[in-house]
Amino acid sequence: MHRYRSHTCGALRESHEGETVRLSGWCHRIRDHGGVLFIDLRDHYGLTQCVADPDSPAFKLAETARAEWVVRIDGRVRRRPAGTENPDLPTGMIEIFITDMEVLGPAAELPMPVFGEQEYPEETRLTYRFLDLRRERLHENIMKRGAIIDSLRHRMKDQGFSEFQTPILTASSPEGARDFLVPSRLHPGKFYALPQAPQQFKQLLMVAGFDRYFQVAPCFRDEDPRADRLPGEFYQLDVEMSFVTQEDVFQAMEPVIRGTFEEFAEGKPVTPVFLRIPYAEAILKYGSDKPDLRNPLVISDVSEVFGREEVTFNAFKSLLKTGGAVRAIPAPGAAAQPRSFFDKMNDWARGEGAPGLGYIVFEDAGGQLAGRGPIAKFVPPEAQAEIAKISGCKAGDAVFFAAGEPAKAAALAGKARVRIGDELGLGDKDQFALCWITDFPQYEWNEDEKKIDFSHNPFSMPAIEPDAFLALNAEDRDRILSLTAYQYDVVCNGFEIASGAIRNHRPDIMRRAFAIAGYDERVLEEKFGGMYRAFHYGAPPHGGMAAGIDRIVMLLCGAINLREVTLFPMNQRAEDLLLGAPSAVTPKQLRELHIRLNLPEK
RNA sequence: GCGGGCGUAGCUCAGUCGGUUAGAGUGCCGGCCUGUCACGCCGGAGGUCGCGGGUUCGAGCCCCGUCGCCCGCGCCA
Repeated sequence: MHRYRSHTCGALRESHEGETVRLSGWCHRIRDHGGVLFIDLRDHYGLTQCVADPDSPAFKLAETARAEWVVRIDGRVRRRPAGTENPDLPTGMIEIFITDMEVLGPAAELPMPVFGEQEYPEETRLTYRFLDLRRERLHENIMKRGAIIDSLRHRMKDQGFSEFQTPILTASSPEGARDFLVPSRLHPGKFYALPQAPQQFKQLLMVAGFDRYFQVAPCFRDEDPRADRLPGEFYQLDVEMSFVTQEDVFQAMEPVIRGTFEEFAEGKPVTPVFLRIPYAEAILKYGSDKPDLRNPLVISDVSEVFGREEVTFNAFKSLLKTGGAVRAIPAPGAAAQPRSFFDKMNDWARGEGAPGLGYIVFEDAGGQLAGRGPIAKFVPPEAQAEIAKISGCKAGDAVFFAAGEPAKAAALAGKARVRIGDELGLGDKDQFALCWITDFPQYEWNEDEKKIDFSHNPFSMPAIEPDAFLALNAEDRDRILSLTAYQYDVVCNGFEIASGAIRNHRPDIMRRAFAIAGYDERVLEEKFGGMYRAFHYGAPPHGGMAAGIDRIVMLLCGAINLREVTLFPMNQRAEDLLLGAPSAVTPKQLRELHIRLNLPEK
């Protein structure tokens, strides 16, 4: 007999009846009936009911067992008495009659029980993460996470991708998020940085003549967290390929992502062919570059109608004169909603910083549409009909208006779209609605500094003929700001789950691209010298993307928080409450690094 | 850095208009219980109402400050 176990706690069935077995595990739940004692013994694999009564030599000891003690139990497998089987358990037809028991690891009183589904404070859960992780839900999520990563790896390898390992100690990069810094002992005053992503390495791999790279890569960013953004570190499925167009990347990655979702969706529908939505269209129709396509509502632009002479709603008219826009969000069937519904929407919009949220309710008046509501009287019937047509409304529907400077109107309309969809219960939430967002702008106007900035990755290839791009000057501002890049995202249910680009591999275009954003070649050489140099010695056209593994797992686990799918997450202040990071270090450690602390005054 | 919500027993929470000794469930401890699987029944212990100050005859409750947690904004090429 093995020292600890002959079977796991999920293994035994009726076919084992009569066998003498040894199990080890945690006392999940103990039910003491005086003359008969039940211990549900739990391990990674399952749960087995163990029984003792006064006939058992281990009865006295078994009575002292408490929740979460780790024990070894010897006993006989026997069929449960008729009527006491538990069909909810895979082992529910049998039980172990305890003949011997050994306490391997007693447990103190628990700060949080493992049993049950009760909510516990984040702080307690993180401090006692090892207990939290014993709980069924979290245990399942973590195992599912591993299975999803396995699946992603297999799918990538099946397509001829190879996994590479890139450095964790690297150079600080000037653009993007704040780096985590690691002081160099050998080079006093200098620092390594943890990679925000293996971006430059994977591009260098392509220049180095490898192809079809992927990596399940840890990424580090010293930025404040959100519920969908872990503090400090997270994982990406990082991908890069040579001699590819944007279409090739889509063809390679869409099956990987779709296949993985289908495999783990537990029957929920997954978009069969990802919709491809240009960025500008996404902003117009959904008010967001990460639209939740489970919501069927589509925003439309009705600026033209409100600009007409016979339409006299002056609040919108004056906005339009200063370059504003009016966006319409349909609310199907909302005519049946009470007045309070519309008031509530209006209050909500005020909370969002908007002056309000105008609306028109469409009713049927003898075959004609008749609008009612506070602003309907400023909009003549023909204009109302036009708005209904543009926004896809019919009698019984309502339409809300978000007005303002175009970006703000779009953002407000986008939030209203989500809110109306939720309030009216539109769309099937039990699905995974995936799409590509394409044609992101290459540049954007920085109003604070009155200059042109890169909109995304400065290494993305602008979607324009190289010669035409090289001919651009800073004076061609409108032209430059309307340029798109071969830059794309994958979005699922309103979450950005991947982002990528065809890279700019030509030094001449790179120089021009940086020049437009106000950086001369020196900056390029100082900040991205390694890669810039590499591109002078035969760089293949290449592109790729990176998918947020944590977010994908979160979606597939139905979790609303990344901490539900991460083994040892840090709290909102980027502290590891279990191991105590970050921590002070010894004076000796600091001396070796030639670092003296200069702490803020309290 | 800013804004919002929360903070009462180990845990989840209730606590009325500011009024007597701050409650329930669960967990814990003890007793009873031979078929439970959220076992049941009886009893018990357990409280700096986050902390500090203020108003009041009287504060868990009102006011000010502060700390902590969560959510959001800024930030995240």
